[in-house]
Amino acid sequence: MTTGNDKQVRTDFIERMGLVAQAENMPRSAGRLFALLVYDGGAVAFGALAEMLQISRASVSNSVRLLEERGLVKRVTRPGERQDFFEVAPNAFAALLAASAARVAAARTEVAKTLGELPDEAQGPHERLTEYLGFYEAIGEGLNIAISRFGDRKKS
Amino acid sequence: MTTGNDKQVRTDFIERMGLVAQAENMPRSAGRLFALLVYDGGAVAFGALAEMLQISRASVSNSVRLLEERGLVKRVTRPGERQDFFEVAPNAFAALLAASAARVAAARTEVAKTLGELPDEAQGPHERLTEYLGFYEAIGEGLNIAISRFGDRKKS
DNA sequence: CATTTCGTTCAATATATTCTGAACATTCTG
DNA sequence: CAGAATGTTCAGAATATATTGAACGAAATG
Repeated sequence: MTTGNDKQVRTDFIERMGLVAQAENMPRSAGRLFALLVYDGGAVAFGALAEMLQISRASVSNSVRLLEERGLVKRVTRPGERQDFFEVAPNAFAALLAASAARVAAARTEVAKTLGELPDEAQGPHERLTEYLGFYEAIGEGLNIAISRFGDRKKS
Repeated sequence: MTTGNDKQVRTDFIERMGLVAQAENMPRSAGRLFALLVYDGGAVAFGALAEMLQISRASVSNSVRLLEERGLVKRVTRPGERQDFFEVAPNAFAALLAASAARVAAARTEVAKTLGELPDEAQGPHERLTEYLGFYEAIGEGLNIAISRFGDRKKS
């Protein structure tokens, strides 16, 4: 589909992904930044990010720190270049999956903790919390399967 | 573990789940309300929810509406009783999984939409967005597996 | 039928989050 | 070494979200 205005497609993608990120508990500008890196590929300079996304350099600094912490973005430098450059981390999507799995595991642990503290006579709560635990186990297993399948997909 | 203060265990569980809900893009009080229903089992009166959770009735109204919309809670009435009662929906955990899957599908659609709009010469972006799409497909499949497995678990 | 109970809605408040500009330390440049 | 460029931090502004009290309509009560 060669409509000509490919810049618009890029901008739309970046904005959409900003909203998706927001729906997944991540600041919108971090999502936009990540989307930009995915779309453009390669390493983008710190200053260029601020300019293209029209956000302050402070915001770039915070966003890239967040994305680095989550293993989604990698900071690289170049000989002769003073600025920091950023690119999508090699295993970014796997990291995204791993982060989801970790959140589920944390929730699972909370339920398990309560189950352990439950007095013996609380049969009803015990039964219901066990089902709750099963829910988190199911979702955790599903994510693990997704992780392995995604790994396979890349190789093929 | 019969420590005696089982009320404390219940309160802790409710508060913990409030935080878990918050981490999953749901208002804290909705999470607490749901946790209370899971823990106690059976149907709880509107007024009792406000009192036990120490929140306003307006907040109960908003929370139960949200939880009803997501299929997590069911409103029931009782002959002779004027208040509404609320209980965990029969398939609440399945609904929770379905909601996750729907969110993933929505994100997937956004990426797919961009892929469709991409100009032919944009080979690089096409390649990278395809990988992105694969990520959402993997997570979607994982959730579907979780859904079917969770169904199985209940039957056994 | 006046009064109470019940649940919802709405505007305002409270709270949490995100973003920014300014100040800063560090490193490079000429 | 003076000045510019770079990235970070922090306090405050801007924004978004959640919670509340008050007003309201509907339904039951006595």
